[in-house]
Amino acid sequence: MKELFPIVAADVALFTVIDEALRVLLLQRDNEPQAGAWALPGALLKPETDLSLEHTARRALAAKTRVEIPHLEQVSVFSGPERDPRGYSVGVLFYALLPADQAPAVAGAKAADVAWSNVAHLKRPIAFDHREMIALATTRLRQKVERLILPLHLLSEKFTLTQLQRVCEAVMGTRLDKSSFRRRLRSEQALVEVPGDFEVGANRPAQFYRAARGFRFDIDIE
Amino acid sequence: MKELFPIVAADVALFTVIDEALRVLLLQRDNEPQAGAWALPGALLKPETDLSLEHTARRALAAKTRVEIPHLEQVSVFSGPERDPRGYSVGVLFYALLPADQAPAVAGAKAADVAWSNVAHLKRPIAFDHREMIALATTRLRQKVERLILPLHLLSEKFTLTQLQRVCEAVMGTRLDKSSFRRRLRSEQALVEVPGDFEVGANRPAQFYRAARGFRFDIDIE
DNA sequence: CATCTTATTGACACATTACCACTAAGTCGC
DNA sequence: GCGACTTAGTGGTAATGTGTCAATAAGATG
Repeated sequence: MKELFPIVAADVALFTVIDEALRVLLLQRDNEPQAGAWALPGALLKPETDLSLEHTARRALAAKTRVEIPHLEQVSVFSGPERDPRGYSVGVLFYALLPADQAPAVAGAKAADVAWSNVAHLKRPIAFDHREMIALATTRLRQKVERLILPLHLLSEKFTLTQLQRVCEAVMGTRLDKSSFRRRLRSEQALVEVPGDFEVGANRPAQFYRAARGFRFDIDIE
Repeated sequence: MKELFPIVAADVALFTVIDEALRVLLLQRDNEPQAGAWALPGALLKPETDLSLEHTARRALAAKTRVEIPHLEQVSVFSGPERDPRGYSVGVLFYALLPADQAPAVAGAKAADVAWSNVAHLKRPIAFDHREMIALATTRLRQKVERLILPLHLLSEKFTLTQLQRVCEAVMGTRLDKSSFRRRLRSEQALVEVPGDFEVGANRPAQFYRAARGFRFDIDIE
């Protein structure tokens, strides 16, 4: 049955890196349609309260997440009469990045219906067109990192260069050369050392870095 | 006054190159709100007939244009309660490319309310948030060309390398070096010669080229 | 035929990158 | 204490890509 007004919703691909693999947050659906299948967190636009669709997306995350509001970026719009059996729907896709150390707070021990699923091989059944959404969001994120726009939002405030490299490798799905990686970082001037602050372990300590002032991940609105 | 359902519309920044300048199609509004101001062509989503918002965008173009359906690409979504005085609105922005030789068919002699406006200095008063839309669409297009994704849709099927370079220069707003430009083209293998076909003029003839089979401008959906 | 204009190719310095090797600084086991 | 081990961080060289400028090619024009 066709509706006069479309359903307008925001969906969010929330990424993090766990075990050196890029993962996306999925929720198992309780209700029909597609009960049992896994979907991205999403929310319907509430015109009375949402100042924009980004606001809607934040609300969708807040409903299932106890963490700081993460970095959000718009990816694309999916629309059509057949996407959702409930009627014509317009879904605005965002992606967001969550530092790995905050990931456990989201998918808590009890929550059997919450999963950080490895993007490289999504084994769970995916609801609606969310598999395509995840693929597109992943591609978009990769393009950013390719263009040397560092996914610092996947790390905590302080991090070592090796940690940053591992995160970039997880996003890209390939290994990167240490020497080249660091040379490019130097020329970018995007990072600054945290003087006297080292990560200690069973080997040589590693210098901590943080984002230089004025760092922006969303470089294309100019 | 807040509405229960948002207005959902598609707007299109239709680009072409005239006089070696990147230009965008603007229409002067007849009706309130913002009567007299210039706006991008747009259309409201009709759930009964539009298979997707891209469909809506094509319809918006068809209403004011007599030309072949051009290449369309999604840019971004603009949303909020204040964008349009008629109520909460969700506007999906597309951009499209039109070969320069088809541009006259759009802005015909009679049409005083249709203009190909130079993107570098938009002097006309722009309606709503369409100035921001034009800026974002332009940036997106430039990023593509920067990444060596050739805007072949701005040219007719056959073209010379100099014509292609002029078009890229118009998009980027800078001059490009002939030698470097051609070297990059060679390594890309995106073009093939049209054997024995030359543009003749008051000087040395120029080889015509066309897109190689498998050419795609929309490289990021992968 | 000399001249003018644009097309097309070439040469070279310079910057960037991939790839591999090296040194540095800590812990661990003995 | 000392050598083995592990990871951090730096260098070096060959290959590749780029910016700049110049040279040559192929027409029209007078």
